Amino acid sequence: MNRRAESNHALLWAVELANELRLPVLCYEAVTCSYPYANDRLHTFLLQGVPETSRRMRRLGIGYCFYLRRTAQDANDTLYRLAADASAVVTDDYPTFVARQHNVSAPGKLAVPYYVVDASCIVPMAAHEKREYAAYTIRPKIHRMLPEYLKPVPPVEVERDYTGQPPAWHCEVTDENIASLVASCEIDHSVAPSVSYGGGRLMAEQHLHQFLNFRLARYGKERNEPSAHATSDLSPYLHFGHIGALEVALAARAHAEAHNLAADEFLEELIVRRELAFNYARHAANPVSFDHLPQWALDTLDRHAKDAREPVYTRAQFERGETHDPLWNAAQQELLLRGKIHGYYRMYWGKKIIEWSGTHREAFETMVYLHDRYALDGRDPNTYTNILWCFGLHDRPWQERPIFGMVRFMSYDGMRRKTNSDGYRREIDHLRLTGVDPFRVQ
DNA sequence: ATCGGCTCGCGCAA
DNA sequence: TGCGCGAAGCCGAT
Repeated sequence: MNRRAESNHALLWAVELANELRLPVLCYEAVTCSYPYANDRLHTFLLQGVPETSRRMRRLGIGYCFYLRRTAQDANDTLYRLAADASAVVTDDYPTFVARQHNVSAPGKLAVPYYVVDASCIVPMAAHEKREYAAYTIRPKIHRMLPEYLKPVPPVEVERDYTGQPPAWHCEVTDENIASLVASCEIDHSVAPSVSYGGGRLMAEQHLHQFLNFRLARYGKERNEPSAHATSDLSPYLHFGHIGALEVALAARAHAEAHNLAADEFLEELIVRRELAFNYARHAANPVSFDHLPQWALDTLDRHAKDAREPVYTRAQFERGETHDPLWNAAQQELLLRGKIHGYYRMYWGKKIIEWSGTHREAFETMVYLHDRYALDGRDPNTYTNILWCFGLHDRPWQERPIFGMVRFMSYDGMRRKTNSDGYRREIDHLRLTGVDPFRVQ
């Protein structure tokens, strides 16, 4: 999941192990056509990261090979074939989606040790023994441990360069052949690449620089205002591991100190709330379920299970953005076109799906489906936690009302009052009509 | 524009 | 055992 040569604890650990064993390191990356909702958008973003990762790994003396599994019939044993010639396999620990299952099933198929390293979090997931109840319970623990962990990852130094030839199945990905490689895969070609976000390390670094120089100072006050473009837009890059939370946190802190401004609100979201999400996913037997909602939320939702809903929309109506609410439709269009909804509007988006679905569980399924399929920042611990927050996870009870019970409600009037919703609608309409995002970072 | 009430449960101080 | 307070709420009073 952490697909980068920089600031990567898993890579550092692999190199240290290899140096101890007096062996070279080979970086292996792959994508199949069989993960859920495999489509042009997700494939393109992932493949756009490959050329730069490959260059930077090779520059470090680390071998690099990439396997593109185009059909379900192609061989699916490249990892095991590589491992047959290796002394150990090192990967990263990740608590959701395919990686979570793979890290359970892979070790049993290997004759060599299989190590998982926490390369996603700043304070390692393992530092928290139990599932935390809310942000306020994990916050003091994280702040207590931060001085120990908020430090740059030492540069990796391999003692033996990898000199072998890439395997016959290695796929050389270039900026020029990505479109044709994606077209050659047996995947869903109906979900087009994002109009706003290109994948890869260079794009991730561009977004970080844009954020530090033009947005961070406004983040505290304007992060909930989509037309202000005051957020980092880094979530797709963090999800695909093209950039790491640790290096982003260090860069934000350094920039804030150098320019005498506060990065507190940004660091709160990047560290405390993100790591609360990883803590939830790690300790949940099934993170994509209601199983771990707080009891007060389960009880209150249960008491309101049979409340009348009006209107009720089908999954297809939600998917096409065909509700009566122009703000909700705009948020859905942002998901369809950009592959990411502005953070504040995503909460509203989720709350309204609850309000306009036949049952709470159906609402949950719809939200998970739409994010798994369309969101570049989907399938991430953050995504599932954000969806479940709409049902009360990590939140507190509020005044009881229909359908939601004591789960927090969000209103159309509130969004109108608190944000420039007309500006947001205009921006998304422009995106839909022209297919061009004027805010795209080049 | 700002404030308290709504409501529950966790962590911490006593 | 009591108290403060919480991931982005709403509503009504001032």
